[in-house]
Amino acid sequence: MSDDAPLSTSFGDWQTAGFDAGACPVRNVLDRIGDKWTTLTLAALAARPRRFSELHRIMPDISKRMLTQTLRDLERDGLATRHVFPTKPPSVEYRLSPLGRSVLHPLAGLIGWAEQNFAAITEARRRYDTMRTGPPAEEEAT
Amino acid sequence: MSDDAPLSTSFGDWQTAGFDAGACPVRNVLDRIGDKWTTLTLAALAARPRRFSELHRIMPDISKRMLTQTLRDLERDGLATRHVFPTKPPSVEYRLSPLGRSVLHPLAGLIGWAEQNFAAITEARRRYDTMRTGPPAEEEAT
DNA sequence: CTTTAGGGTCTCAAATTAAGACTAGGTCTT
DNA sequence: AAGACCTAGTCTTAATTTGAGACCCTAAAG
Repeated sequence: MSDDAPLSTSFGDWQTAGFDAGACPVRNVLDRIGDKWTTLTLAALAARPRRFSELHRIMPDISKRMLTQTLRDLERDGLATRHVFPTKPPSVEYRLSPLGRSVLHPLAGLIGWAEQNFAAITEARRRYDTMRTGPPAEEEAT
Repeated sequence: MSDDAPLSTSFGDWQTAGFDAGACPVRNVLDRIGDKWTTLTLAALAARPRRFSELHRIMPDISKRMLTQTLRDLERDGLATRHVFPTKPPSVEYRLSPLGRSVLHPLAGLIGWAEQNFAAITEARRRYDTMRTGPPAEEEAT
């Protein structure tokens, strides 16, 4: 299930079925996965369960508000579970559910792609930006 | 490279390297891929090249502004190319570059996961929401 | 008594996205 | 010939999201 044909096919089916959010599992699910912080949070939970503050330390540039919300969404979707320990300053641990762990694999594929093609993308960006601001003397001679 | 061990490893490395956007290929790339419309657009271009309006018809709920921007970003990143045909009302065709096609495969993995687990996620959401609003007669009898 | 820690919530401001009017040039209709 | 319409965008103006950081409560530490 990794050739090119089945690939086109699945994209084809998807489109045929309609892209309507709500009606569409893919959009529905990808909207969450593709969320700015969700992937990062999943990755942070991949190795082991983590507490709220710990997650915040790992991802310093997420606001508590968004971290809370991301975690809630993960919990709501059944990808993570929340465990409260009634210690003195109560601590809360988040851990991936089996469902949550199952998304790690496809996600890793994407991450691998990102790592492998980062250079190409960076170069493409550089070229594009250069072309937009750089070629003051390079139009085709009309 | 699809077991669980290497998987955890890659996530581990990623985190060790730091999650800083900019410094981090993964965040850098995933921020774009994970963008609300990028995945959809890639999928729309997977089968064949498409014109602007055609894309807009396929994804009716994207604004022209965002479609334009998504397409520009794709072009900038070298994932798609833009071809202008000087027909009467000029038409513009977008097509995936080889790099763009290469992302389809990992993306398909995620899409497959979404399709397979949509039911489980929906059910988890239902449970979660029920638990939050539903148990009006279920507190412990004080 | 003040500070620190943990896990959040809340408010306000900044940034992003959606909706849709408007453009330019040419064709089609009447 | 006047007016309507097409494509591919751009621009302006809302509405929605996100970010930054103050603030809450409890209990131990200093």
